[in-house]
Amino acid sequence: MTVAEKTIGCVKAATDILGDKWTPQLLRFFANEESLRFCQLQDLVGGINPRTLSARLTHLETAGIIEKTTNESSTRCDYRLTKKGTALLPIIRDMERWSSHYETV
Amino acid sequence: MTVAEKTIGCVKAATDILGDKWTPQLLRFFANEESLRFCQLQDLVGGINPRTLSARLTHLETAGIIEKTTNESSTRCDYRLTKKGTALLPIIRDMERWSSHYETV
DNA sequence: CCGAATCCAAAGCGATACTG
DNA sequence: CAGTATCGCTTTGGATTCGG
Repeated sequence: MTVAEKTIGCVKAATDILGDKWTPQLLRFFANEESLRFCQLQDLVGGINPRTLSARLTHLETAGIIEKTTNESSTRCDYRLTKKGTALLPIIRDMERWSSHYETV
Repeated sequence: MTVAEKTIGCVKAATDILGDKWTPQLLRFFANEESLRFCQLQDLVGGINPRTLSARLTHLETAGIIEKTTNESSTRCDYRLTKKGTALLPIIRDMERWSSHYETV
């Protein structure tokens, strides 16, 4: 495996997450709220359908970016960022900075 | 437009670029070589078909991330990063760092 | 050498309805 | 509340061929 190929694989791990539609937005909401539930995310994002939201959360949980806490005494469950997920926030902010600086929106 | 929606749009501008397959790799090669031709990129990436490579280059050029220089005296043309494109490299490197730190590859 | 044109398979995503 | 099931459209990207 060449250095270039190894580099490629590393980029891919991040873009696999950040390249998905809705995912950067979802992570931003966790930055503010710390703990969120399914329907809260649904309301915050506005327009995402449950099928897609479920897929995103599963993906993020599998990747170790968020963790799910099911409350025994109710049907509620909370999602919150892991350390790995929190470490992703500065990158998202840099992407925003880059966009707002160069993009003429 | 809410603050959240504006934020979303800003992230989108960056993920529209970095979320595309092959694109982060392509940009990394420009970081090393400064100026590259179509067939060079084809060889470096290895496995990308001309249709897709062409689409990526067009997208990047339209977004102002690379610029194309057609040499009059031949059929060759060079692609190189703009300042906007160069400003994207640190973000890609951060993504690599994040991946290699948290990912158990 | 640098692509554009065509064709096709696979994946992504939304709308809606339904379940524990 | 927290999802899953089904369906079908739209987009993406690969294979291949051809032209300037």
